[in-house]
Amino acid sequence: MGRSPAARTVWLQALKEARLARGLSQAELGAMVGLPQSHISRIEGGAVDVGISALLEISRSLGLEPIPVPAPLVPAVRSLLRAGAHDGPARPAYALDEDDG
Amino acid sequence: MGRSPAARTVWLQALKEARLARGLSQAELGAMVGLPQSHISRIEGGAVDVGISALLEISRSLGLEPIPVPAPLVPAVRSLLRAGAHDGPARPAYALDEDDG
DNA sequence: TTGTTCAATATGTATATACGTATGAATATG
DNA sequence: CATATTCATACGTATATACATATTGAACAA
Repeated sequence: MGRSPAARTVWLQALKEARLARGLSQAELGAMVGLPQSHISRIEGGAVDVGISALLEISRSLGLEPIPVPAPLVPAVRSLLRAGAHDGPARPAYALDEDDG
Repeated sequence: MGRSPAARTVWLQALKEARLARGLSQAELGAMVGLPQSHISRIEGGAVDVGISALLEISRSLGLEPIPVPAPLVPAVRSLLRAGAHDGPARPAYALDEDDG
């Protein structure tokens, strides 16, 4: 398989949570991106080292854009994400100054 | 091969630029992440649909952490990156854009 | 120019594995 | 019981990856 299973676990978990948050089944998500349900299952289960193209399509279908962040800026980006991390549908980006509970 | 070559082209190009910006050869980068130079070559050339684990290791070795960003927060993250991109390479790599047409 | 050497990148080929198809297990509902 | 829904797994095939070799390009000499 791949090289470092643990390294991608976080990412895969994020995808699974995003899918569930949208109330999608593996089959529905698969249909959206043109992948069989079985493959979604293996990807989420960490059973395969998924290719970047499938990963990008799945991520974007779930409203998650993978962005390469320079290491020194990672903490800043993470706190920005935490501040805007509400799992409702489409929180506008310009409402960032609002405080969350 | 994979599904949408153009969709990942931007990302691969970002990695290549990051590598060159650090003055690394394909062989040196390969040694850092435990991949043969030949594979780095095919990855950068878009000849293969690279697996997420290799992609993560390469990205991180180059000081780039791929983070899944919710779509509504993408503009905010991008501007944050732009603002903090003073010590990085001249033309920064984080210009992931749209899919192939 | 032609030839040589070195460094970086590309390519041929064999093998491990990701991916597609079909199926199975588990759960729910009538 | 049957049928539907959701997720997991076995098997065959396509391909990502590893190893070895070839090609490219720059620099230098005759």
